[in-house]
Amino acid sequence: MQSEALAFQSHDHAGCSAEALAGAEALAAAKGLRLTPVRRRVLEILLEAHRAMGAYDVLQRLAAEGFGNQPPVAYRALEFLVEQGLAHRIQRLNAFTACMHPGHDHVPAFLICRTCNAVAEAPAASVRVALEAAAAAVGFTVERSTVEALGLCPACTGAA
Amino acid sequence: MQSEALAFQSHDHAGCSAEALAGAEALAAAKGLRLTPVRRRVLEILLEAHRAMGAYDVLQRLAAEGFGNQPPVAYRALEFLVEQGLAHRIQRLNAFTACMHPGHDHVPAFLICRTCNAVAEAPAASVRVALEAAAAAVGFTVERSTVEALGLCPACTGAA
DNA sequence: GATGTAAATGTTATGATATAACATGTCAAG
DNA sequence: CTTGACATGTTATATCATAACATTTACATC
Repeated sequence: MQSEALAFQSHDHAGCSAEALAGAEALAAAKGLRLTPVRRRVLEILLEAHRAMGAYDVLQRLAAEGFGNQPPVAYRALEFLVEQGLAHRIQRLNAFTACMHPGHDHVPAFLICRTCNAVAEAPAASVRVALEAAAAAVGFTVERSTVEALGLCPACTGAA
Repeated sequence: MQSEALAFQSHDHAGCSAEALAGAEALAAAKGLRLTPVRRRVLEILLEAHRAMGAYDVLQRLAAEGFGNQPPVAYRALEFLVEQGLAHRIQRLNAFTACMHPGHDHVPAFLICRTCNAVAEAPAASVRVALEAAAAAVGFTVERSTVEALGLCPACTGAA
C-alpha cells in the first residue's frame, strides 16, 4: 500500500488509482452497494485527477462523456461516494477528492498547499483523539469531524 | 472570564458580549486598526446573536440600520473581523461567529450541534499540536487550520 | 417473460453563497 | 486644502448547491 509519507511525492498514480478503485469495488460488493456507471466514473475522474475537484468540474467531464449535464447528476454521485467513504469533501475548497484508502476506517485530515493547491490526506488518528477529548470535556459528542490545514507542502516549502 | 466549559450552558450573554467587544477595541487600539462603524456593528451583531450567522443574515441586519445592502458590505466587514481574529468562519455552515476571546492567540475548534445548531468554541491546543505533528511527519507546514466537529451538544445528547 | 416497486438518473428551475470591478466618500498627513 | 490611502457603496455576475418532479433502470416476484 502507498505510504502516507509519499502523499506529496511523485508516485505511481495509475497504480494507486487502480488500487483505490479495486478497493471501492470490493467495498461495494461487500456492502451490497450499487457502484453504477455514473458513480464509478465520478470516482475514476477524481482518482485520475488526483487532486480536489469542484462539482462543476466533475460535471463537465461527465457531460462530455454522455452522462447528464445538470448539477444534481454530479452532486448525487459525489454525495454517494462521500457517504460510502470513497471520497471526501474539502470544505475549504468547496471541492472533492477520492479517498486514497477506502474501507480502512479512518479520520481524514487534509493538508492543502496554498501555493500548488495539492491536497494530501494525512493519518490523523491522534488529531481525532485530541478533538474528542476536548469535546468530551464540555459534554459534546462528536459524530463527524472536519480537519483541514492550509499551508505549504514539502516542495513549496523548499521553493520558498 | 467566561469558562470554556460553559460554552453550551446558559450564561450572561450581555456580559460576554461586552467583554468581547472591549477586547476587540483594545486590540484595534493596540494594533492601529480601524474598527469602523460597519465593522463594529457587524461584530456586535455576531455577539448579540451568539450563534453562527450567514453573511446574508448579517447583511439584512446592516441594511435595516442604514448601512449598504449589497453583499460586499457584509463580506468585507466579516473578512476584516476574521483576519483580525475577532470572528471565525465556520466552513461547514458557510457562516460566521464572533470570537469569544479575541487577542488570546488560540486555535479554534468548533463544536456544532446538528440538532439545535448551537456552535461552541472549544479549547483545542492539543488538537493543533496533533495536527502539526501529523503534518510535520510528511513535511507539510501548517499555517492555518480548520477544525470542526459535528455532533450533539450536552442538552441535545440528554434529550435524545 | 410480464409486472410491480424501489432506486437511480435526467431535467427544470431556483436558491444560496461569494467576488470582481469600479464609483464615491472619508480622513489624516503633508 | 490637496493628496493619497483606505473604506464604503453599487452594479453586475460568478460560483456553488438543492428542491421538485419526470423518466428510466434494475431486479424480485408472480
